[in-house]
Amino acid sequence: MKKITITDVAKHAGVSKSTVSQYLNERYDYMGGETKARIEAAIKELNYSPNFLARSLKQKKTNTIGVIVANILHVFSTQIIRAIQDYCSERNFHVIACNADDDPRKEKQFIEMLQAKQVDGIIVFPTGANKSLYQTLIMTNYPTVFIDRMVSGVGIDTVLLDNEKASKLAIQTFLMQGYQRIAMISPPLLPNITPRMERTTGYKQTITENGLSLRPEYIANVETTNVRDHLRKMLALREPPDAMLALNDLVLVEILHYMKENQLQIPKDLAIIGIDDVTFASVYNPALTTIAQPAFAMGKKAAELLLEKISNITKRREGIVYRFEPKIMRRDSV
Amino acid sequence: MKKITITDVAKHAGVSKSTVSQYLNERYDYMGGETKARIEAAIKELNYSPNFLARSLKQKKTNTIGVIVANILHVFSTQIIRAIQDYCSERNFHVIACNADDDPRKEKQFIEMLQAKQVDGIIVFPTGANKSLYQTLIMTNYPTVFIDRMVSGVGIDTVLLDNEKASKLAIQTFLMQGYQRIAMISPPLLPNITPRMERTTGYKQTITENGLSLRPEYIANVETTNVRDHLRKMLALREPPDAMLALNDLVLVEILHYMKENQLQIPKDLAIIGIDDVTFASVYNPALTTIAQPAFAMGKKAAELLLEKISNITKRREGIVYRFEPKIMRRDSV
DNA sequence: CTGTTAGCGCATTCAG
DNA sequence: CTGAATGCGCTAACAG
Repeated sequence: MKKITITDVAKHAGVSKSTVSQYLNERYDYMGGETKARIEAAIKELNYSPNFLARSLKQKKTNTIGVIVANILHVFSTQIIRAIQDYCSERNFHVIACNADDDPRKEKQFIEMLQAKQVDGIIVFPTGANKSLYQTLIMTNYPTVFIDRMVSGVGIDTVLLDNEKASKLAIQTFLMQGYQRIAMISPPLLPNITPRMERTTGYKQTITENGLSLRPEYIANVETTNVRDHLRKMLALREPPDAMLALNDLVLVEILHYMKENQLQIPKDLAIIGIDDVTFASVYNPALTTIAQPAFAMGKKAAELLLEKISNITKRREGIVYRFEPKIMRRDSV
Repeated sequence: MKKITITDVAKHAGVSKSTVSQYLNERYDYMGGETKARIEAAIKELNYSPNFLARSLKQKKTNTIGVIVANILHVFSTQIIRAIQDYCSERNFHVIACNADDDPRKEKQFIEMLQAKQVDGIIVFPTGANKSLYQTLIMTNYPTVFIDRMVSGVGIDTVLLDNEKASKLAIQTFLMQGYQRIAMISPPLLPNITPRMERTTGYKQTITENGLSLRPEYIANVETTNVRDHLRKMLALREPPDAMLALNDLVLVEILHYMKENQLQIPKDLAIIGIDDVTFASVYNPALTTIAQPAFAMGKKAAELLLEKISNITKRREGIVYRFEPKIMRRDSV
């Protein structure tokens, strides 16, 4: 079955290609009503649908955006993708999602690939390690918005959580409940992955602000696979922590595993708050107190910004940072 | 900053476009080593990258596939998407994921949209309600593979779980542990959504095969929002069930909610098995026994089939059904 | 070994 | 109101 083109339709309707083209683009200003009907009929009869590729090539617009997440394993990433997809879908944009796996090389490849595909813009969770590439994006005025992670010195609009506040909310909650020996476990601290840095800062700040002393032994930065080990060590201290902040969902799950394996009670043996509102938080036993990121709102905002950049050829000032407020979901783990 | 094209490169290198094109396609069979170097230099200097769109238009191949899931809310859908993406990514294919939201109209729109975009093929969780569209796909020999749901009378390759076996495994497990009053809760039974039908069949069959009588009051087909209500009714029966099969992840979560709200013990008050291996199954208290679908293998298989169809122009016989074995994850909820 | 010539399917002037 | 001509960026014969 041969693919039918605009030429076929034109022939079938007895008009010229350009007339059909005008019809397709709804510019029937001066088109004969009868002509219109004939074209309509021909299209239906031939079951014709225009080739977006050809159109895109000509119009230099693909109605597609790319999103590159740093690590798809986080709930947050998947929530963001969904939000973006929903928003774009309503506006007739398609999205191609890519997972950079926290690898700057992959990130670079994806960005280049997406550009080669002529996507109209990209939303990225930047690894932070491709500064010169980011510079090129901004120099060429390529519609881009960053999300989740802050890249300093590159003026690209960025949608972020107020990460310090996230930690602050958690610590304050612990304090209000009388916990004083508050620890935190984070994935490894890398300068480019700003959420962890900021959350750690928030933790430290809130601890000291409240007149508690900062104990280095209460802070762990470890790979997910080593979380349980470190937790064991912490709990074996002479003064073990009585409360624990899990810096993200993956860490939280590991902590829960450890608690379960060792038949420890939450919050009796250890109170827990996790940043990221995991799906099972409210059904868990006990229900988990979490700090939720407004992922849907953030994804929507990023998409909004991007589509706006895409349609407004006029370059507005860039580099604005949008901070979103975390929200504490009080449940029973503290 | 003007987009630079192959023409610019050719000019810059002092050769013709076609020579550059040949270089790009690695057909330097008889190309002068010096020419090659000049082109290479020009490309680097101009920071040129080819426009995939134009190439695709000419080659009638976009290196992109579409996947349409029926309902993105199920873990299974997201797992499948990931598996497909991973597989395709390695083979330089991109994937555009769409969520039909269980709406046949959306499904139709997406299929048409993706075809207009000239994607090389599609993988779909069929709603089942667009038979004539499916027929067209097969008639036009458009690379397509179905997954999760069976559509009868349409000869398209399909990747499925052995759903009857899934229920069977669950029921047998209950029986082995001495449970006799085994109920099940399913989302509404719709003829097109075959997994539910098959799982229900599996349930009924296994119950009767084991000499138990089928009690209609132990079978509920309800919207997610009504699961808790129905569960309440079941547990208020004179002979309430002592074991419960949750037909999918969404139902399972509702059941867990109810148990928690009413401070009921699992498995003491009600033993539970869920189909779909939710992420938190092993950390839950108690750890949840589930029937896992080999989502990764299934997604990979679907992608394999599709890419094979795409490369083999030769149409092989179609309509093969690939059944995958569910696996019981024995934990502590039964 | 390299350049010329045609399109791919569509949109856009610009004359009729 | 309509059609012929042109080009988007690239590939693919086919001659030189």
